[in-house]
Amino acid sequence: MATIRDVAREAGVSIATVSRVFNQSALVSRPTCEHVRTVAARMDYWPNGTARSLITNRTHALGVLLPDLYGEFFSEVIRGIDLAARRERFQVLVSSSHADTEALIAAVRSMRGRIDGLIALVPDADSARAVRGFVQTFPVLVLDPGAEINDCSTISIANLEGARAMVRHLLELGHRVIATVRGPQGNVDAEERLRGYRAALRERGLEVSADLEVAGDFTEESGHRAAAGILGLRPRPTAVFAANDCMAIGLMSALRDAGIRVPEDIAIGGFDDIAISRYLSPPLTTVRVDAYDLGERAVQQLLPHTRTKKSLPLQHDVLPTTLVVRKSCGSSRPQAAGEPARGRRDGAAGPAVREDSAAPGAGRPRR
Amino acid sequence: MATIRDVAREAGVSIATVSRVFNQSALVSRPTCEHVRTVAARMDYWPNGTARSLITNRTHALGVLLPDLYGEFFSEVIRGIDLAARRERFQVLVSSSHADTEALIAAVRSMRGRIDGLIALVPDADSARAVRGFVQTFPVLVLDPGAEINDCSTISIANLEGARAMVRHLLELGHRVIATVRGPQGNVDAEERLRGYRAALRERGLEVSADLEVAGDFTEESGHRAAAGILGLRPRPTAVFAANDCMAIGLMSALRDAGIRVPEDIAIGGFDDIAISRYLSPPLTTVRVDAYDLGERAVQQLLPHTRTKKSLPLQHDVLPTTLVVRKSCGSSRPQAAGEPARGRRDGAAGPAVREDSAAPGAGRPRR
DNA sequence: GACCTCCATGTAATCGTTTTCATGCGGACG
DNA sequence: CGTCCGCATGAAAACGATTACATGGAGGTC
Repeated sequence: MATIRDVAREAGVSIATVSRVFNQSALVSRPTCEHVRTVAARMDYWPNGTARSLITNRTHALGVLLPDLYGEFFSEVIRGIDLAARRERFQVLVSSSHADTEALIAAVRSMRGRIDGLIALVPDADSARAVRGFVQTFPVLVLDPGAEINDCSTISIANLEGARAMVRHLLELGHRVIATVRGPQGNVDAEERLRGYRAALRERGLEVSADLEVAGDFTEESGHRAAAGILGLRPRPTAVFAANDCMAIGLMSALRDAGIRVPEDIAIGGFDDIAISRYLSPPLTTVRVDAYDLGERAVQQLLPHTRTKKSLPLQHDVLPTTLVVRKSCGSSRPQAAGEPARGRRDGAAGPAVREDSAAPGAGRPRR
Repeated sequence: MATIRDVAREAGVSIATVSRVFNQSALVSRPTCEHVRTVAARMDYWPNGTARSLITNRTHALGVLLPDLYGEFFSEVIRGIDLAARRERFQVLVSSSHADTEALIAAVRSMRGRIDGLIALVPDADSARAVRGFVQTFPVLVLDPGAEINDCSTISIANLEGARAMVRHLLELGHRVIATVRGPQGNVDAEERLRGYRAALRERGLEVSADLEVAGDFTEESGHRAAAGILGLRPRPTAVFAANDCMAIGLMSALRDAGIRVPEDIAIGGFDDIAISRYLSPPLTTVRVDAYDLGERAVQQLLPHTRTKKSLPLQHDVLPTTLVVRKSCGSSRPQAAGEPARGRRDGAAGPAVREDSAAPGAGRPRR
């Protein structure tokens, strides 16, 4: 592996000159520049990134902390991050699946000195607290923090608003016994969605009952398992809000096996709007979360501050969610004129989107 | 940010001693060791990874090159890589979505000096050739190479064998007009699967016809679009082999809209066995590719050679694929006694798995 | 008591860059 | 012709660690 010294010797110049050539410095004459470039190319030389970072104190890399890489949501977030980072010539160091807070801290610590900034997606409060310990070290951006975080910038997801919009939609369709399949205990998305579910019931004067809140853990399998519990309830729910699409899929599969029709016998709503939701039978009514956008935004917000290595100016953004009406909740009357206003009242949940076909071209944008 | 020098001064020892403490050297006395550790902890000191790599010439990082992060397949591969790497305390530098070979080379080049080895998933032959230029720089492992590659180690996917097994299955069910939805042009998985499709037809003496090979690009949307073309064929196919599950999903959705029943009117087979395939209606008969395993194996094979920075001993492995029979191709007679032997004749495609329910617990293992 | 050994620790070279400051040279200007 | 300026280049000091080698003191052996 050729070093800068080898190139300098071979080209008959000093290492400073070679360095300048590779750093687009204006202070090197045309002929010298070209000569050095030729020699470097011949020797297959490229500046060593490690040495470069050591002296410049900039790594041109971003750390990304994820709870897991499983499922479409995280995979889309990281795709958004990767593409946005590449656009700015930044590299991405990922680290996922930390068994506990201890492991998570170890992961961040080992990134120290190798990254200029950190994007952390930490779906439980303990981990969020742990990550904040690094705000002095480099800029940190926390995505989807559960609790209020005041000492670093965040981008949250409008989970509560989205869930509330979904349940309001079910209420409008006339449902009065609405169950939910919960996400994992301690997961902040799951808890916010549950709160949204309850809020929608309460504002209609309906009672919130623990019986109607069936356990789940965001996997298809847990959705499948939840079916039995739901079918055993008396009175039997006429609608179910699954806290994510995967569980809705598992649930629908189990209901089909039990001979129960969706939406005729029971309405199903999901959350996330993963790519295949529109292609299910029936196409799933769900709440769209633009995971790609979340990742992209995170990079755009973090990157400008990586030069300074200071923490970001405090800023708390919210990623809106959108109700996407397809067929799994049955047909509703066409939207009344007054409804867009109600949609706006949802705040960050944004207006509802009505999608009646899975026609090509009508899909989620794929970037 | 405290450096080794700060700690040394504060603890009243030399930097060498501090270094030794953090490198588990046996050559430091118990009291000194503990004292240094205490001081370091108080100052929140941790060795700078960059400086460390520079002198040791080891980065403890693995590069991963992906065509894209879109979809479940890649996301599972990288999950396998990430977990296996973390187990060995390695970090993972990802880089995906390179517009062209030029961009890909730039990406690898910028990784040079920051990684101890590279795992490349390059689904077209040009890129594969480009990556091989780096074999002298660090160990390289190419996953799923299209063409024969002789100058670096590879792990291929038994695409051809899997596709052949699927089409053989359809033939055994009595189908004689079998269409396929192809993957993207130039994609090596797509091409191998097409070859497998053709091979199965030919070995039964059936003619291969371009009309039966409908265009697609691995997205749900293209599967949806393909429906029109397939329904227009005369004689109309009684079975379709979609080159991946996403397209099978789009296709099934379009067929349902057209009032065509699966599998009664038309049988559908997929490829990949993504998580939701078992929960579709009907559950999708497909070919399982264990993407997680692919990533894990890659790390296990590459890691032992990262110390030397030499290229790996040449080795060409094959990741087997498995036919998973569910319901989308209709019921077949129970497997005859002789069939396992036939299954074995498939070589790397492995034996068929019959799955009749989407019962919880019967799922793909989630690790 | 002299000598050797061994162990804990320190000194200093090194990794491959960037960057500050110094240098030398040619031309413009007075 | 002397002075000064500006520009291309070089020398050398960082950056923060690891590690080969030097050192010095304690303890054992003859």
